[in-house]
Amino acid sequence: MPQTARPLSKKEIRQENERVILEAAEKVFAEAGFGGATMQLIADLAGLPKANLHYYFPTKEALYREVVQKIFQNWLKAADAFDEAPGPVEGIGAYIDAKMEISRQHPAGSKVWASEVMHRAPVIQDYLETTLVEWTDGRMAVIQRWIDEGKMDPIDPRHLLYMLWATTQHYADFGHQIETLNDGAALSDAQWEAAKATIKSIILAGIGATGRH
Amino acid sequence: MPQTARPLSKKEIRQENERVILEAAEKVFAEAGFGGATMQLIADLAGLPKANLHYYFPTKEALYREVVQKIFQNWLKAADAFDEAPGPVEGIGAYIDAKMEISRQHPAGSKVWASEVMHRAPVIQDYLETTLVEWTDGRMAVIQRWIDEGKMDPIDPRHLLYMLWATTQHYADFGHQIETLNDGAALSDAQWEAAKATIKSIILAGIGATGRH
DNA sequence: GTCTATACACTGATAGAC
DNA sequence: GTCTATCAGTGTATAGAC
Repeated sequence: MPQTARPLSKKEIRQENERVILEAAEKVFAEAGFGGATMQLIADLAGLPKANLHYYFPTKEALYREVVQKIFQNWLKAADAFDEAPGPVEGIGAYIDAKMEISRQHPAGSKVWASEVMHRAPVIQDYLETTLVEWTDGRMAVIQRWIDEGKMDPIDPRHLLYMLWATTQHYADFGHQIETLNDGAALSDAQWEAAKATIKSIILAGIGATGRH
Repeated sequence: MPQTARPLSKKEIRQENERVILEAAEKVFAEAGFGGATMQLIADLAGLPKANLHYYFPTKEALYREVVQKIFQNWLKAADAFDEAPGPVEGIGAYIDAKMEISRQHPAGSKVWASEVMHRAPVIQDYLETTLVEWTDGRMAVIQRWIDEGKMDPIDPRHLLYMLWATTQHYADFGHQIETLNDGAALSDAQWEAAKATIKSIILAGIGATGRH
């Protein structure tokens, strides 16, 4: 066996192992919930002995907290499309596409987030009260501006945002139910496109932001 | 202390205790998840010793199964409004009202259902494959009929249904997030009405079922 | 039908050799 | 940095007196 690769430094070993553990933890927390997840399951999926997890993350809760924080960062990035858009058709349309893509690519993360919020956010309540509040206020202001400019009907911006979150995340959080109703098969490319198109069509027409009627 | 009331029969004791236990279990399962819930927590909330729970329900899983089944029955009843309606404005409008009312009155049940589905429905997969499939097919047929009769635009009925579920259940499942974004307070009567009105306005206009434009 | 005491399994976390 | 062995705590479930 040729020894071409340089042996990893301790720092690289740590980074790689932390990555592997976080990836496994996200899946296990998503499938079993915080209470149902065990360090043993995470260790098995990561291919490491259980004790090593405690070497990299002191407690189960610390590991969970890292997982949730990473997911929250991804959430916020999806909103970039929102701000630079000239109007709701482009802005909300791009936001729906971005959130649907996250639901498709990272369903586990979405489930962990949903579970955390459903259990009254014991770990990330501070994020909800600071970052999420600011983010929501900012996006509501953008929507209100579009309304004032006559680019869409006077819809309550807050409930419109909730509708966007609910609809897009549903495809991740309730993915199993959707698969069951699709004869047990995951949605195809075409079906994902149909979902995106239907959502955008209903919402954009529903807020009077398109000339469909 | 006057002994006016007749002592309860054994049958009545059983019925009453089962009711109290199921009510407590729904709350605890909703707040902690199946894995995070303990029989001790349920017993304390029900005001009974832990051992009594095992007398009425043999295992934790059997108790959980009862809880989920009861919730599913409630889900289905909300759809009655759907079938008897002459068109989408009445049918979908009433369905949104009914589902929002469930989210408000029984948020714990909604969370238990969401949690069960997120974890790949280990307990009620058979219900998904039979009852839910039939229910969904029936409702899709109703929507398709409305489309054929020209009462609404040709929207993909399946994704419209998912949108209705997602949007209405969001107010229960993510109620904690919504409260946090409402300065920590539960939604008032007026805010619930605003939510219902916004959702109905967007969706009914979005499917071309109202003359708002 | 009720309740105390307890058996038995499992989990998170740690100690200590390598 | 890795891994085996193990501890202390907790959970479900049951036995048996009342």
